Amino acid sequence: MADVAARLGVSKMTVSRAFTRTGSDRSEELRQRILRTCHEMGYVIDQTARTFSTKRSGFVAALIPALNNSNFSDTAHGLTAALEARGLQVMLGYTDYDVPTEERLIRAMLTRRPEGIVVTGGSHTPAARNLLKASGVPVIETWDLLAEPIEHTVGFSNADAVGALVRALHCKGYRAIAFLGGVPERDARGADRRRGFEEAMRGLGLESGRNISVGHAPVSMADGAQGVVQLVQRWPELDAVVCVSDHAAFGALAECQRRGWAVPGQLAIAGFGGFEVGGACHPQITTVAMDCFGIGRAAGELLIRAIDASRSGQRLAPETVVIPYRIEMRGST
Amino acid sequence: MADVAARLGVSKMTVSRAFTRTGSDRSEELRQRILRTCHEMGYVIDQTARTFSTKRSGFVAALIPALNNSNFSDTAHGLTAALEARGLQVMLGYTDYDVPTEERLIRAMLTRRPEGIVVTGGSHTPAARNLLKASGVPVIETWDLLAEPIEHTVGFSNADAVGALVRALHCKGYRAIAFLGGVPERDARGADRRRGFEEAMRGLGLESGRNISVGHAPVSMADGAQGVVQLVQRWPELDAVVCVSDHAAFGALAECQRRGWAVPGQLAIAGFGGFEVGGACHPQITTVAMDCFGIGRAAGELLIRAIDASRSGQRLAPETVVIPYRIEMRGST
DNA sequence: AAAATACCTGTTACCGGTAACTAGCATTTA
DNA sequence: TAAATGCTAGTTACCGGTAACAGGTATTTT
Repeated sequence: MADVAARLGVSKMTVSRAFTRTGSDRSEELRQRILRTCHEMGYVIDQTARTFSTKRSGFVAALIPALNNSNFSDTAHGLTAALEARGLQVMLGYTDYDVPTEERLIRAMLTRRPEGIVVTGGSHTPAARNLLKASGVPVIETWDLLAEPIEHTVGFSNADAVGALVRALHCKGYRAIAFLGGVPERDARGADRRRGFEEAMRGLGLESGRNISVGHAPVSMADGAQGVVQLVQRWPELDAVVCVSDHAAFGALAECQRRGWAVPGQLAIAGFGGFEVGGACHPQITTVAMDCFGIGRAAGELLIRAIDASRSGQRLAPETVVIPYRIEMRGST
Repeated sequence: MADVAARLGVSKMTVSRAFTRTGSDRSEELRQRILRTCHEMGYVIDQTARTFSTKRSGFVAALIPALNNSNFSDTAHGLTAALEARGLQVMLGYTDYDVPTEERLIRAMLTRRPEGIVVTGGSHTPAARNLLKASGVPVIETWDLLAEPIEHTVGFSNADAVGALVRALHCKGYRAIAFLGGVPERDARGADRRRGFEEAMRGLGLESGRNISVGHAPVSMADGAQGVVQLVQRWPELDAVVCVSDHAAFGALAECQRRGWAVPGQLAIAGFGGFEVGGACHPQITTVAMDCFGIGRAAGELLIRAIDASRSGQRLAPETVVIPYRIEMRGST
C-alpha cells in the first residue's frame, strides 16, 4: 500500500480510504485513479492486517456435522447466500458428528476472531459451551429448538416433527410401526427423533418399543438396508418403519425391493429430511421436509442483525426463529 | 497476552514463547504455568495478530464446485484430514460450478493470505488464472489432468475414464449407447466426460452422436429422469445410457422403473463417480469409481511438501499425481 | 578460578492496515 | 469582507503478536 501511495505521490491513508466506500470524504476521481494503480501494480489489500487493525474479520464461522449430507450443505448454502450480500464470508468446519471435534474446531475458529458463530444443534461439550458463551460474538444454534440455548436459535423440534409423521402414518392405518436410527450417543438430533417417535406412539396407545440402532451418524443407506432386515426378523408383524433420515429410508426401500418385499404393500417406509433421493426414487419416500436452505438464510439474516448490533457496541436480545416442517405423504406409505 | 504476562510477572515474549513449541529455549515448568494461567484467564491467542506478525496464516483455501455432491465433499474431507495433521486449517469455498464465482472467491481468499490453494479442475477465468499464478502460494488443481496446469495437479482424465466405461459396455455387447449430461458450458469435467464418450464410440466404430444435455451442473436426479425419456423417444433403438454422474443415472433408473422399462433388460444404465446411491439402489448402478477421499489426501500431502518448501524460501517443482479409477460393472448393465 | 558455553528471559522494532485527529483549501454564510 | 463550514488529504499512534538481538545466570571447560 505504501508503494502504491508513493507511486501516486499521496499518503498511505488516502489509498486506504479508497477501499472503504463508507463516508463521502474522498474525491471519486482520485479514488478511481488509486484503484486503477492498485490493479496495475497487482496490489491486493491484506485482509489480515485490516482485521488486525479494525477488529472486524469479515467472516463468520459455521460448523456443520457433515458435508455430504444435503440437509446441512443446503443450510450452509443459505447461510452463505445471506451473509455474502453483506460482504461477510463463511468459514465452514465439519464436526463429523463428534462433539470433541466440534470443541476443537470452535477453539480454532475463535482464534481467528469470527464476527459470529453458527453451530448445528445444542449438544456441545461443556468447554465448548463456555467458549461460545465467553467468546463475545453472536452465537446461533440451528436445526433444533433448545430448552436452554446459548443465545439465538433457528430451527424446529425434531421430536415434534417425527411425532407428526407418526400420527400421519396412524391416520393411514399403520399400527405396528418401528423406528430405525443410528446409535444415539453421537447424534443428538437422531436421538430427539427417536424420542419423538416413542412419545407419539405412546400418545396413540401403540407399542413404542420397536426401535433399533444401526451404525453411527450419519446413518448410511447400507445401514438402512441392514436395519430393515433386522427389524422385520425381530418383529414380523411390522407394517411400517420410520427412519431417522431419507438416506436410511432409501437404503431400507432398496433392500426390500431386492428381497421382493412389497413397499408399501407389505411394509411402509418413511424417512426424514426431504432429501433429493427420496423424491427421485420409485416409489417416492414419505418424509418430513423442511426448508434447509431457509434455515441457513434465516440464521444469516439474524446474524447480520446481531453483528450490526455488536459493531455498534450493543447486543441483540436472544431470538428464536421457528422453521416450519411439513409431512410429505408419498408412494412408500 | 500482556495481561497474562503481567499476572505472572514475566514478559509478553515469554508468554508468546510458551505457545511455540519449536526450539528448546524455554523451561517446561514455567511453560506449563503460563499455559495454565492463560486457560484460567480465558485467554486465547489471536491468530490474526500471529498471522500478521509471522506471515503464516496456518490455513489453506480449497474451492469445490458444490457441497452436496459426495464426490467433492469426500475430497474436502481427505484434504482436511491430511492438513489437520500438520496443524493447517482448511477454508472451504464453493463455486456453484460457476467460474466468475470462483474468481470472486479466489480474490477473497487471497486477501486472507492462505498458505496454499486447492481448486477443482482447470477451468478458470483468465483473471483467476493470473491471480493464482501471481499469488506466490502453492496451487493445486484437482479432479482432472491438465495440458497446462497452473502448478501442481492431482486427478485423473475424465475423458479416459468414460472411454474405459464405454469399452466395458461394448464388451458386454452394448452397441447403441447414448450419453446423458448437463449443458457443457458450466461443467468442464462433464464436457470432458462427454468428449471421452464420443471419442471412445468413434474408436469402436460406433455411432457417437447420441447425446443430450439436460439441466445445469450439478445434474440432478430429476434431470436424469427427464433425460432418459428424451433419449428413448429420440433414439428408440438405444440399448445403453452413460450418464455424467451416478446422481443422473439413478434418476434415469428410477424413471425407467416408474415406466416399467426393464433395466438392464430393455435399457442398460451406467453412471460416473461411485456415489453411495449407485451402490445402494436396486439394481446397483455400473459406474466409474475413484478414491475421492484419496484425491483430497494426496492433494493435502503434496501441499504440505509445497508449503514446507515455501516456508524455507524454496519452491517445489510442479508435480502431477495420477489417481486411479476403476470400472465397477454392476446390476444395471 | 577464570573463561567459555549453554540456556533462559527481556527489550526493541516491526508486520500493514485504520482510527482519530490535524491541517489546508474552497465554498457558503453572516 | 470576515468568519464559519465543508470537504479532502496528511500525521501519528496503535492493533497483538513474533523476530532478532541483548543480557543475565547456571553449568561446563580450560
